[in-house]
Amino acid sequence: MSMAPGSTDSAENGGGGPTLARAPRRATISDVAREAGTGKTSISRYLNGELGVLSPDLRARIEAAIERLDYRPNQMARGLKRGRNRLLGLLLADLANPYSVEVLQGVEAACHALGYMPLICHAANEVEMERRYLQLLTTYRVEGVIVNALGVRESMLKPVGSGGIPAVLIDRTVDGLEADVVGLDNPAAVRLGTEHLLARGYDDIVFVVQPFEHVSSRREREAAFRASMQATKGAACGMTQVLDLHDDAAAEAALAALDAHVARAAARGARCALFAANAPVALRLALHLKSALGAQWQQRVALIAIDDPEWAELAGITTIRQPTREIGYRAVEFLHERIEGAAPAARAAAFEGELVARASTLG
Amino acid sequence: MSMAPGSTDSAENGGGGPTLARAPRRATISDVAREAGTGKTSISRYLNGELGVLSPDLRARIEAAIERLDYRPNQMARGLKRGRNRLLGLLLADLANPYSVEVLQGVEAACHALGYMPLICHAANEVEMERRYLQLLTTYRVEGVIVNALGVRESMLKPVGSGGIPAVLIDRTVDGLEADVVGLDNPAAVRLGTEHLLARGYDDIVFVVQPFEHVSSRREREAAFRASMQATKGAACGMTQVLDLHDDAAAEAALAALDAHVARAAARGARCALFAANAPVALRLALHLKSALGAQWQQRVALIAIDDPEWAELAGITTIRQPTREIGYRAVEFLHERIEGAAPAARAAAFEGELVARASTLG
DNA sequence: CTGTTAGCGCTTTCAG
DNA sequence: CTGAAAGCGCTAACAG
Repeated sequence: MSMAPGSTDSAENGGGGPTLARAPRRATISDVAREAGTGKTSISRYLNGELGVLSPDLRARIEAAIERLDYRPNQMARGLKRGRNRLLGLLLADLANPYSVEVLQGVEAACHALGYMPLICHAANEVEMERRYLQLLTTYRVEGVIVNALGVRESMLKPVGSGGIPAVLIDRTVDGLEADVVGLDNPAAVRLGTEHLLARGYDDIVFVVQPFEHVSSRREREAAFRASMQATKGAACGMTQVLDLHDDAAAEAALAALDAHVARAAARGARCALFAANAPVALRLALHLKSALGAQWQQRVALIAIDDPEWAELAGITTIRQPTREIGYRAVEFLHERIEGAAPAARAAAFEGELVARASTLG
Repeated sequence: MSMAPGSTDSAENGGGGPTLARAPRRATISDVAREAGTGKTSISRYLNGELGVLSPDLRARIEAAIERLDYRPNQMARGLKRGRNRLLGLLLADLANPYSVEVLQGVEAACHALGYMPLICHAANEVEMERRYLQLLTTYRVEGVIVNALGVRESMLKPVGSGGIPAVLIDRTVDGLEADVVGLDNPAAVRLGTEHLLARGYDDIVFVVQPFEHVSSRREREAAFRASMQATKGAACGMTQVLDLHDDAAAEAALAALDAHVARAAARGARCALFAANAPVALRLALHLKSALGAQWQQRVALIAIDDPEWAELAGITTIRQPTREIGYRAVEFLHERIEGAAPAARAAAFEGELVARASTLG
């Protein structure tokens, strides 16, 4: 019988049963080598799939030893030696946003396919967290990062090609940073929504968006909205309302303004619709409308939103669904290519959104 | 001027600007030592906060060198040497469930406070994924794992005290595994909901829960429901309906049975309420009721659920909110204690739920 | 086909 | 106060 790795002459496990046994150091490659009566090189070869080069006998002994010792190669040591640890950093601005979770699923799928382990970091909407995590990822020597930026500055990530960690951006670009980006085709998506509303006879549309700050997608969507409205021949009226979800006072004021606008429109006999730039905004709007107009708010004002959260169907609001899984998947593919050394110029992948029409805008 | 770490005589960076520079190997502790004109020991001491032991001069030189080289200690190497890498594994059954995301936030907060880095793994409801991730975590030598189990078998995790990685379970226990558990006080929470319903005059309550499988919390809640109803003096009628969210055919059948039950109750003049064992079940129920009974479903049948997802307020359903952040936080604390060596018997932390009464059960 | 020998980047005795 | 040296667990030449 073989002895447990660290038990040369130890007094551990004093009694009999598996009671308070101090964690018996995990087996190392040397333990396995000894157990199999060979050198570590062969073990290493076995682990790395260089099987053709091992005699069947040796190979069998190694297998048995590994089995007996319940050996698991130490990735850290491996990474240290090889210079690559198969770790990818995934920095998410806000996991409470279903969008992030869905993207994450795509990222995970791709990581499995490509043999990476995603190190998921959640900035919880705090720029400071984001900065710390980015440092931490550096410290763990991840081979690349996928960033759904909150407030990352160009200085925290080196541009593609120069020194820094390979990075790809999701949904949002970073001012002055040249890097791969993957996300929604914002202009097309917004146009899709706007045209749907116009076609359904809504002639007074308010685009509601969070403060732009450094979030490029917000700005892009708003710009696309104005462009769409401008392109319209008709007399439809469009305006933008900023809604700060993280500042209650400001939010209340914005919502009040919105209420007033809706009331005026109604008085004028116009058909009013609210276009939320993303799911969190849509939720806030829906909650407010419900409390302001009662359970029947749906009949008073139409609501459409980019993103398609699970409750959209329940509330019956129209949405523009993003192919979130694919976005995450593609991001990893891009990153993988860079890690593998291909160093093309920064690319951008813009996916099409899909309109999911529901009661809210079909009334 | 100091040279970049790996550029002894290299031809890299051929031209001038920061153009296509091949990633210039990150600085190592030796680079810093050389740059500061000292040995690596002192650098190590500096990094580990043993400042009192360094002369102000040396200390300043080290600081400068680190700054110049933009040096970041390699956690992997550190971990290898020290035997601990400050990594905690967090294995989540389903991130699409808001519950998980909230728990995650508590875990993150605690990790920061205690100096850990959470390695988040998402099993996406697949037992096989769960198994693979558990192996992977082992391989990365995480110091402990927090598991929101899906189908982990006792064999995958060694009981507290014997050999294996320290583990704490969230929400669900694992058959035959002796380990710390933290979660909701299920009996109390269910009683809270049941009593609320009874007090509001509902006399026909159906408890809807996913197939028990190996998920202890489902079983516990269902048992608590029956116990609560039994304890009732009145003639209220209670029954349980299993709803398999991952099997459409079975789900349809279950929902049809539910419809029939509700109709019979209505005919009998009874006041009927549905008690969802968790948020995913509640969502499915709400969606179904809406499509079966129309937008006014709320007036036909009451809905209450354990968990308090963001859309609950919107749908106006009553919920029993779990202190999710605290659950996550406490899990890390438990784990930390074990990692630090304290080896008390397995503990359990059961948090109280809070009833959030909304229109659905106040009608 | 197999084993020996150097390290990867860092911490930690153990001597100055 | 400071540094030299010996590894942590693993891989990768380089010899047999």
